Amino acid sequence: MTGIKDVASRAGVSIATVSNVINNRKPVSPELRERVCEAIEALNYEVNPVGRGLKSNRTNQVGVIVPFFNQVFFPAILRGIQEAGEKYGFQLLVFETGGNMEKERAHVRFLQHAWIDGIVLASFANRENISEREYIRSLGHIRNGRKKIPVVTLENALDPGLDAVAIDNEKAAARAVAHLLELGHKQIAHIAGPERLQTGKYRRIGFQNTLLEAGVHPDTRLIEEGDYSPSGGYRCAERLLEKKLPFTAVFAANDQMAIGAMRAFMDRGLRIPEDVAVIGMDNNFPSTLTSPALSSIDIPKYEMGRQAMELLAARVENPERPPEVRSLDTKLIVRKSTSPKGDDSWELHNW
Amino acid sequence: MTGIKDVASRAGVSIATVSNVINNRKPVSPELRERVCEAIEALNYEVNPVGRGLKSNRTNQVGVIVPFFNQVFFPAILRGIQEAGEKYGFQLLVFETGGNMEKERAHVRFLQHAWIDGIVLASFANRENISEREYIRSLGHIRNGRKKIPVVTLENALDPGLDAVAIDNEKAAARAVAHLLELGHKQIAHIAGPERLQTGKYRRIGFQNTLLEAGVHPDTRLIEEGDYSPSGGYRCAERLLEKKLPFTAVFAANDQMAIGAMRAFMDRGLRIPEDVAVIGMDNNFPSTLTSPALSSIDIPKYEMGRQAMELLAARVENPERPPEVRSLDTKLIVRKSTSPKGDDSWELHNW
DNA sequence: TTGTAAGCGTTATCAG
DNA sequence: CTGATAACGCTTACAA
Repeated sequence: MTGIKDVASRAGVSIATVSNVINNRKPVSPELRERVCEAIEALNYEVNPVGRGLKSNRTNQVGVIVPFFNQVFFPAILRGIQEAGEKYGFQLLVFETGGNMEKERAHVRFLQHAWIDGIVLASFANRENISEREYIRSLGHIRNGRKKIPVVTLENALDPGLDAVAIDNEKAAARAVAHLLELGHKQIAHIAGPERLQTGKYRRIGFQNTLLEAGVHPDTRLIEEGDYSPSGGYRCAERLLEKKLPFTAVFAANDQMAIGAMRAFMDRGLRIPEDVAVIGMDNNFPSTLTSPALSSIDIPKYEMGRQAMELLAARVENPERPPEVRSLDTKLIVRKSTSPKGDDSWELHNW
Repeated sequence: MTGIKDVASRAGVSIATVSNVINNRKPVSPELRERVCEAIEALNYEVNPVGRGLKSNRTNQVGVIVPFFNQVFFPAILRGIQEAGEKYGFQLLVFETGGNMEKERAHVRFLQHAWIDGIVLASFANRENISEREYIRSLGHIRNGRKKIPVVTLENALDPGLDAVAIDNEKAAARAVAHLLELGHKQIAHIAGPERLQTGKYRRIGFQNTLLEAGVHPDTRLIEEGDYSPSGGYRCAERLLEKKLPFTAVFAANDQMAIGAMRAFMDRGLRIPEDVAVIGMDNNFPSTLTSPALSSIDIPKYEMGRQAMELLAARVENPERPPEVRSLDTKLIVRKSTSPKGDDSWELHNW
C-alpha cells in the first residue's frame, strides 16, 4: 500500500516528520528531510488524498455543474476551468444537468456532502420563481458542517452574495441590435432565449431598449421565445414567418437558434442577408462554417472558465473576501449573414 | 457536521446499526431501521464519501482522461460516460491531456494514487514506441496497494489485457474508400491521422487495402499525414495540390481535417464534389453545416462512452472477468461533398 | 440482532 | 527539531 508509514520506517523517522516534510508545516532538519525525500522517491510514494481529506477537510476537488457537455459553448468554458484548476491544484468533478432544475439541485446537494472545496455553477435557476429564488439564496450558504463551500456562478451574477464571472447581457444584445440598426434595418425580430433564464431575459431587454433608444417601437409580436437549441430556433423562425409581419433582420439570443433560423429562412427561399439579416450571440465556431457565415457577439468562453476558477481559488484561500463579480467584455463579429462585406473565413483552430 | 454519530444518537442506536441500515450489509430489525431512516431524513444526512472511501477502499469516482474538451468528438463521448456513470453511482473526475503524453502519464499516475475506482482513457499512446509500449502494458496493472484499478480504453483496443470500446478503424476507412470507388473515383488521396495513433494507422491501412483489393495501386505520394485538426487538414490539402499529381477524391481520417481540406480546395477555386470529392470520418455535427455538407463515416460516440462506463462498472463489480473488447459499428453517411444526391440537411439537434 | 472497538492514511497537538 | 498519539467519519470484525 506504500503509505506514509512505509516512508517513515524506511527513512527511520516518525510519520509526523514525513508529514512535515511533505507539507512544509514545521521545520525539519536538512538531514532528516533528505532521508525522507529519498524514501519518498524510492517508494514512489504519493499522498493519499482520501486520508488527507478526512483530516484536513480539503479534497482539492472542485465540482463543476453545467447544463450540457455536448454543446459547443460549455466545453469551451470547461477548458478554461480545467486549465486554471490544474494551476491551483484542483481536480474537476463535472456534472451535467441537461437544463433540469431537479438535477441541478441534486448535484449541488450531492456536492455539499462530497467534501469538495468549491463549486463552479452554470445555473438554470430562475430568479423570478419563488422556490428557485430560495434555492439561489441558499447557494450563498452551502456548508458542510463548519466548512463553507464557495460557489462561483458563470454567465451571470445570480445572487449578489456570490462570486461570478458574467457578461453584460444587455450590453451584448445592444451591440447586436446596434449593428443591425446601423445597417439600416428598422423592422427587427428577436428570437429570445428562455425568459426564465437571466441570459434570455436580459438579452431581450437589451434588444427592446436599444430599439426604443433608436426611436423604433419594438413590436412584441416580432419576439419569439426559443430554447437555445438549433431546432428551437428553426421553429421560432417559422412562427415569425407565419405572422406575415414584415421584418428585415433577426437577432437571435444565441448562435444555435440563429443557425436554426437561418436554415428555416433558406428552406423557404429567403436570401440571407438580402431578404433577412441574421445575427446570433456566443460566437461559437460552427457559426463560421455556414453559408453565409453567421454574424455574432463574441463571448470569451475560455476566459470565463479560467477566471471562475481564479475566483474560486482566491475564495478558498480567503473565505472572508467580499463577493466579486467580474464582467467580461463582448465583441461584435461581422460576417456575411448581416453584411456582404462581412468575414466568411472558417474557424479552423481550436476544435 | 451531521455525521453518522448524530444520526445514531438521534435514533438512539449505535453507529454500526446506522451503517448497516445504509449499506444493507447486515439485517436490522424493522423497528430500528425505521428509527434510523427517520433520523437520516430529519437531519438531512448523507454519507461522507471521504470517510467511507478511507475504510471501504472505494470512492465511487471514476477518472476520465481525454485529449480535448473543446472538440466535438470527445464531449459527445463524455455525455455517454456521464449518463451511464450516474446510473451506476459514479462521479466523473475529468482530465484533459491536449494530446500530450507527459500529461497523460501524469494524469494516470495521479489517479492511481487518488483512490478512484477506475479509469476511462482515450489514450494518445503509440504502440510502436518502446517506452510507450511499456506504458501501455503498465495500464493493465495499475494498482493502489492491493487494489487493482481497472482501465477501459476508448476508440481502440490498446492492449489485449484491457477492456475497450472500439470501432474497427480499418473497416470504417474501407467503407469510406469503397464509397469513393463506387462513385467511379480511381485517383484517391488520403489525409491521414497521425501514424503514431492507432486510429491514424489503421484508417490508413484500411485506405490502402481497399484500393489494392479494387485493383488500384495506392500511390503513397497521395498520402499526407495531418494532426486531426482543421488547420492541419488545410495544410495537407495544400501539400497535395502542390505535388501536381492528379486526384479526384480525398478521404480524410476525420471530419476536422476533411473540413480544412474542403476549405483549401474551395479557396483555390476547385468545386466539391465536381473537381474533388471529399469524405471524412466521425460524423460530427459541424460537417452538416458546410456547403457542401461533408460525407462521413458515423461513429456512435455517445454509445462508445456509455458502453465504456458499462464495462468499467462490470469490472468493478467483478475484477476477475476476462477483458472484453466491444467493437461498435460504423455507418456511411452520404452528403453533397461526394455525391450531388447526398444529404444536405443541417444537424439541428444535440448541440 | 445489536453494540463495541479497531482500524483506514493523514494531519495536528503537545510533550519531550 | 522530533515523535507519540489523538482525532477525522466511516466500515467491519467480533463480542455480547
